[in-house]
Amino acid sequence: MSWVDDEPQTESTQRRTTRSSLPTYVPPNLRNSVTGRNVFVKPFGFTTDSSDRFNRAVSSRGRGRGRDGGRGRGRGGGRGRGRGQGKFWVPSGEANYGSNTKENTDPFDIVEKFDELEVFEDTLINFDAYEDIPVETSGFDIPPPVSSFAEIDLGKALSDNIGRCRYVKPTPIQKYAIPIALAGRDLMACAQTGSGKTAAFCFPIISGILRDNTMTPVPKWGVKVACPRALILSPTRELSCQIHEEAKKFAYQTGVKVVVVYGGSSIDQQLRCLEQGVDILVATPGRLVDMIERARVSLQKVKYLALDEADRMLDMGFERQIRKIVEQMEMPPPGARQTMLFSATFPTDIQKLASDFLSNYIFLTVGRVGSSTDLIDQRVEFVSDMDKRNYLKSLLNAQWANGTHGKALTLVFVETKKGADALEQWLYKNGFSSTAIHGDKIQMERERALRSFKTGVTPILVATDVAARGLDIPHVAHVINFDLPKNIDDYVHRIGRTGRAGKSGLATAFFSDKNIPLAKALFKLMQEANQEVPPWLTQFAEYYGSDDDGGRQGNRYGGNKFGSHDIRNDARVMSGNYCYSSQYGDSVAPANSYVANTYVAPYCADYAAPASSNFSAASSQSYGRVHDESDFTDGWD
DNA sequence: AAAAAAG
Repeated sequence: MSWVDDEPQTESTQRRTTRSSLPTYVPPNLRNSVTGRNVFVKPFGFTTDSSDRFNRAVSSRGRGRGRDGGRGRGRGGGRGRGRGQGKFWVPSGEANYGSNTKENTDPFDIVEKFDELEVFEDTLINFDAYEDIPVETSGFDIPPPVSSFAEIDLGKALSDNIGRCRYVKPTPIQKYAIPIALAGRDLMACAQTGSGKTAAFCFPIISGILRDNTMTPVPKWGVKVACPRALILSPTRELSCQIHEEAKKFAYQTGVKVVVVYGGSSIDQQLRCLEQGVDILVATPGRLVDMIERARVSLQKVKYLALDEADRMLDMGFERQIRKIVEQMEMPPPGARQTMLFSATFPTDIQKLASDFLSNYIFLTVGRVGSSTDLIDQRVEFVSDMDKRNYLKSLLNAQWANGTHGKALTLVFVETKKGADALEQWLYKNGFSSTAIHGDKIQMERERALRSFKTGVTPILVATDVAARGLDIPHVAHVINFDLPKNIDDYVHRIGRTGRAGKSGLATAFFSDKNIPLAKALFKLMQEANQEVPPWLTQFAEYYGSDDDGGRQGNRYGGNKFGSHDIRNDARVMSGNYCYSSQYGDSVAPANSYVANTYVAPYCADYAAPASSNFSAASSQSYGRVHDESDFTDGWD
């Protein structure tokens, strides 16, 4: 039974069956306007009528007209502007900030556009999979968690959207992070991907912007500098796009404008989007710096800063860029802004760097149970580099023979961009329908590869680490680490591409002699996850493993039931009365908080047997309900 | 030594 079946009959569930009650999408140029058939545009720049934005959805529902009525009658108002950024319709410039009196006389056009949006159809999370997860917080005056969205005053507009997304109750990270963020506190949050992180920082940001009585800064003719009130940074273009899509759903009909900018695609188009006004800017670092240096974006109005995949953002290659943005470009200092860092892993050295950006922050870590790791069956095989291709071939053939090739997607990680291309070619020659994604491809190719993988056109995707983090691709049944990463954190992120949203997944690693430095960390991780560890790996771990370095550079190992722990607790530099730690217990955390999901897995011979249960059946251990496959699509982390 | 992110 699908969990939707016993979902309480809320307004949102009824809406699914009663099409006519679908709310109407109001494009930005019509927001804050009176509802109904005779839609008119209020002049931009007015500052009245903003006090109740927080508690009133900008609604124009109730027309109850058929959805097809407007076909073929579009005014062409969009004229393709801004379309490259996604499905959302971006209005033409003159309607937006021209004479301010222009009427949109054809609301049907809007209905038509709404059809294209499918805004709320694809945001589903298995909330029951997130029960009973151990959570740890530390810091001063920690706001208590909530157990339902109803307890939090997010405002009507946002609450409506939460309902539309069919978010029945908050995930653990949301239960804790949202009250903390609403209290205006800085936050360092550690949670697995797929646990609702995006919503956890988007809700407070949107709510905060709505509470702020001042209207969105008005774009005027000739004024080309955008002043977002919130900035969300992420390490890859695709991830930024995903956060953007997600944030738009939450900001729907609130009047809060979300814009994304990233490299590899037309900067002019993105600048035009910014000219329409922006409250929340989602960005990758490079393009953002570019725009700031061109004086098209200013960070001086930023009140909220969120870093997704924060550990990557503060990693070697990124740190300088991030520091530049956060410390040298008009950004209000810590304390004057609210800073939220999110990641699945938070190594010690990264926490030290991050504390520069934070002010009296609260550390929050959510255990791995129920998030995803316990749903992933991890296997590791010793394969020499020479044999990897043939090994992969037989693996894929076994999968094929097992009849699991249908919707089941296989994600193959390799070390290098060249390696990705080479392996894709080889797979193609061997009759496998595959595609590749890496940073040397042009953006269009990257997006096309991702799309053709997502849709199952090419059910095998060969990827570099560009696809390792944050990307939520539904139906990834198997992650193969053709080349293992150097760092165990990267391994955690990579296998997190499967086993998402309450489904089980399979992760196979090809371990060669080059990976011996990773042996100990991998061993520990698999042991914690109650995975079957092959004897040879145990041996490697014993003979070659050093004590402090668990495959992480420096002192990065936070090996407990949580992804990491607050370094302030072991720093001992805090004054005596500074009591950080406090444990919450919805449930008692078991000594080993991974749930067993183990198969003895000598390769191929019995490959098909466990695979059948892995590829199609969802593990229901420790969870109440299990989703239908169709229940899940693109939710973001 | 590699990947990502600016062009």
